[in-house]
Amino acid sequence: MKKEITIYDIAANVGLSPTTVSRALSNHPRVKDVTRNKILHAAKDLGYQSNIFASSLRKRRSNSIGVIVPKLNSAFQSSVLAGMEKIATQAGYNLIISQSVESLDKEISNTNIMFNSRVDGLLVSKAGTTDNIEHFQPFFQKNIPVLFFDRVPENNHCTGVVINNTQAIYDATAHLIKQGCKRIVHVLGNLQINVYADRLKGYKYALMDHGFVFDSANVITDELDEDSGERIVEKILKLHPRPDGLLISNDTSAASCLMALKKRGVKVPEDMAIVGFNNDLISRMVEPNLSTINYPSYHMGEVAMKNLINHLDDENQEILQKTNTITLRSALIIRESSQRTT
Amino acid sequence: MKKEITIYDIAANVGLSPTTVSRALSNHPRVKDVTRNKILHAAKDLGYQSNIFASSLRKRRSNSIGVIVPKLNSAFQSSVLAGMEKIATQAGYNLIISQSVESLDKEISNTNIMFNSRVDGLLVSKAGTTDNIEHFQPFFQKNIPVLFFDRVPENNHCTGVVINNTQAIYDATAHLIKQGCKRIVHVLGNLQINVYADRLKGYKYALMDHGFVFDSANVITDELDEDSGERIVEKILKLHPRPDGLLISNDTSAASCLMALKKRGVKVPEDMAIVGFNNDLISRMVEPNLSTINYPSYHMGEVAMKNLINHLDDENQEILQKTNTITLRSALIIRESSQRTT
DNA sequence: AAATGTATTGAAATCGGTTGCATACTTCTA
DNA sequence: TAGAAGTATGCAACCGATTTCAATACATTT
Repeated sequence: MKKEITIYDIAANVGLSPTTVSRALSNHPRVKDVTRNKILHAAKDLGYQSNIFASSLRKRRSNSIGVIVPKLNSAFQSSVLAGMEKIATQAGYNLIISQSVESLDKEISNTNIMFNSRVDGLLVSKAGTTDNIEHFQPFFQKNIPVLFFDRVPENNHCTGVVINNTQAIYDATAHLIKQGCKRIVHVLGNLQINVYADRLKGYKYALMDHGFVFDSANVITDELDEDSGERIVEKILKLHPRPDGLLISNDTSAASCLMALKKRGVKVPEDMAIVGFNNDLISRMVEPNLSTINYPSYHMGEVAMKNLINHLDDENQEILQKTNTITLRSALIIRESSQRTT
Repeated sequence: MKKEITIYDIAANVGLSPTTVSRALSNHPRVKDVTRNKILHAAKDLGYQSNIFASSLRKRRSNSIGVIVPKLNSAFQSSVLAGMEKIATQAGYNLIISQSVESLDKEISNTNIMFNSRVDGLLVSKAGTTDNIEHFQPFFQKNIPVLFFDRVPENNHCTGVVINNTQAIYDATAHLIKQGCKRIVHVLGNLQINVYADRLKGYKYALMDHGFVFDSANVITDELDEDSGERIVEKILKLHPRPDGLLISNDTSAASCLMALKKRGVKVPEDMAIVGFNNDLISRMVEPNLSTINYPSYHMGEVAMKNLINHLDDENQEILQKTNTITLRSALIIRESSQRTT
């Protein structure tokens, strides 16, 4: 293996000590400009590459940030990641990314790996089955910031970046009611996840505020995947009276339901008005276009990363610790799938 | 800051030398079982966490693998990444991910960061504007394996994992011809990218083999994004005679075209047969369903990562160096959008 | 019993950058 | 011009795990 160029080589080359070289390279103010330039020049000439292991070992920080998402192959998550990557790279941080595949065990294992990798901060969107945050304890103890996004734990001593899920579904429900829907079914995912629990609340509140009675038969829990439409529609069409409004917690599933409904000759929005969630590409491509909730995913990635990094840079760690929740603006987008000319 | 537990603490605790502790922890065979157990037990008791920086510094390897993709927020790329993550985590490697946002400058900068981060291997899908691979030179020189996937450089001394793009489009073209299409338009992205250049070849060969004459007016280059449909359809409908077959290099754009065509009253597949590319979710959700090429993205991620890691583990570095290309199976999926009852 | 071989363990150097403290050298003030 | 105050640089000790080279302990062979 070829020998690496070190600061010692540079030092020897310019006739100075490694100390000064180190200072010059990290822009320490107490180095004469002439000296600094000479060193930088020599470094370039020799093809010097700083060894981040030595640096991290000594400085006890890695300059990298860990991200744990439930699934990498999701339109929502990949958009969040894109936002995070942009900010992290700008600030000179590396991104170490892993997925929990919705499994608590994997999440724990990933968390340990991140801890072991000495990430300077951790961004997490919880796995569906995660009902405690024990495994982040090492981070808390060592005072390494952990910031949750989208799927945050109930626990109130962690900072989270979220949207107002309750409000979003409240608005969507109110909208369907205004469109004349008499029986609205709400389809959502695992209620252990705050996102869905909050949405259920919004649904209930909206019903209540508009004089509707909540009926648990109108709430369906599902995987919300590509194939969910058949299952969901099957259930819905068995209900009497037949529902005429459908509030589905993600666009993929909403699109799938739309297909299943059309296949059975149920007209959308006339017989059944639909509202999805996320404003994924697909919501704009199916027919009729899906009404949905715009979820600022890319922006969420940016905001989460920015906050984490600010917190690392400022020594003022209290800022984040005292912030409990950052809520981003989301909005109902009304398209054809829920617009009835009643 | 709290003191970290090191192997020295363990050594003191059990009355042995750090050397033996190190060996015990890394499963070195030359440690008595009793000793090893005693050490492992003490390590657990003390809450020992290995310091990867010290380890990496000494071992001169990082146990992490870099991935550079053009865009993180793409259905295709995120699926590839999911496959990579699975394999990497299994093998105990960390994933450092960054995006080039289709810019050569950013790709160069990312490559340098990866090199500086001392990744053990690099997986790259080229940015659109990348026309040389100069910036990977440091990797080649240091003999760090670089493996390309999907978008590979023309240069033939790099290993790449790809599908047979030429064959895929050849088949799609032949299929459209069989469906009775007389004028087939091919829409693709930046021809600097091998993926599109190869597809164009497949298109040409198929035309030739079926007695059609190639006409460059039938080739349209576009961004292939969500809004591309309007632009593309606008162009197509100006052609005389009007084309009756459309071969679009990605499903998002194909779906967008489909919408634009329907808006203008052009019937699919009767007036215009369409074939997309990738078999994204969206191809199954639009109406009519899009015929497309199944692209094994997740699998590609797995294969690329597996090959890279095998190469790192075996000291037999020649395997990868001698492999030039790994081609995965792709296949035409015929759905409604191209099935004509002619 | 001596010699040879093998299984375990340790001392100390090493990876390369950072940093507290000390020192040399300027510049400024009285 | 002496002494204070400030600036620029260097020494040497880290950070924590790995590894080479040797040393010991123990078992086996002759």
